[in-house]
Amino acid sequence: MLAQTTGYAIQALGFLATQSTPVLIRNVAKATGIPPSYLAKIMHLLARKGIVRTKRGTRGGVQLAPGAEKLSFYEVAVLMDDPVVAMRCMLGTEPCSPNRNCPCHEFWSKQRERELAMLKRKSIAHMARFLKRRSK
Amino acid sequence: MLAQTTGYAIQALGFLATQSTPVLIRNVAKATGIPPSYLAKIMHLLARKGIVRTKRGTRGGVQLAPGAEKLSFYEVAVLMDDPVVAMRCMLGTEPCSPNRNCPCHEFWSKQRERELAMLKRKSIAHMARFLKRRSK
DNA sequence: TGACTTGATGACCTTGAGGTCATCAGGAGA
DNA sequence: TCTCCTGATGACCTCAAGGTCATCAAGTCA
Repeated sequence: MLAQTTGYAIQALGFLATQSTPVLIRNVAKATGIPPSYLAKIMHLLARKGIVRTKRGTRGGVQLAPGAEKLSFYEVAVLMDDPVVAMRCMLGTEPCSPNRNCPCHEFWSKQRERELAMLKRKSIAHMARFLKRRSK
Repeated sequence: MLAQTTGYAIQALGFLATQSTPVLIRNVAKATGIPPSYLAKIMHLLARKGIVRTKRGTRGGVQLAPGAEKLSFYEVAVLMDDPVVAMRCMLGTEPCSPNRNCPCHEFWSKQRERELAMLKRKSIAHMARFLKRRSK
């Protein structure tokens, strides 16, 4: 499970990838259903990381930075400091280890591997294609 | 991922399943590394659900209710109101649906299925055997 | 230049999980 | 009965995630 904030970021970036001109944050919010003020915060963060370009004033908005559509969900999660990136055990917050282990350890390792692989496989471009198909 | 509290419950129940006489909550806490005051709360909750029996006063303690070692991790999670039981989407807190969907939906459904199957397969008795093996 | 539009920024709020603590109440035994 | 041991109970604390809001600052354009 990704943090909700990471999910928001991926959705917003995916939407921006379907647009070729700057879009107002409030319009991104409308299109995705993300709370506008909160989205503004997320966009600002992504701007500082160089993922989006922002422009203030009339005819301003946010736009995907060139090449950013190649970013994987995993890379976005890392940028957002998503806890999904950290190694944890199924029965708690600490990671399993040879000395502190749990009966689900083996299963959970495989499960996590699959999840991370998927996050690395999917990109903003995938998200954009998905949104385009859906809007048809 | 189970909530930490559910993990605590499973560990504590597993430990109790290795014992044949009542154990003081503080000793369960010592054996499992769970914060004693918090464990007292969890034990109280499990007692109200009929999973453990408690006894106050000298030579008191908590003890697994007969048959409780057959409980699956899943059933414990349900008793603890663990959010793992709820259907959610990978990109947020709402569930995916035919109209509100996401590009990870198919993957995530399978992933969740595997997780729930595992939680239903493993029982307190498994946990107990695991703890016994480890303490050797 | 001045008005307007829009993102930037930081203070603050809300909620739930996890956790502590003081106090109450029931059971055992001298 | 009195005392001590132990779980029961509820008030409270802490922290992080998610979210709101007021205000500031940078662009655009008449």
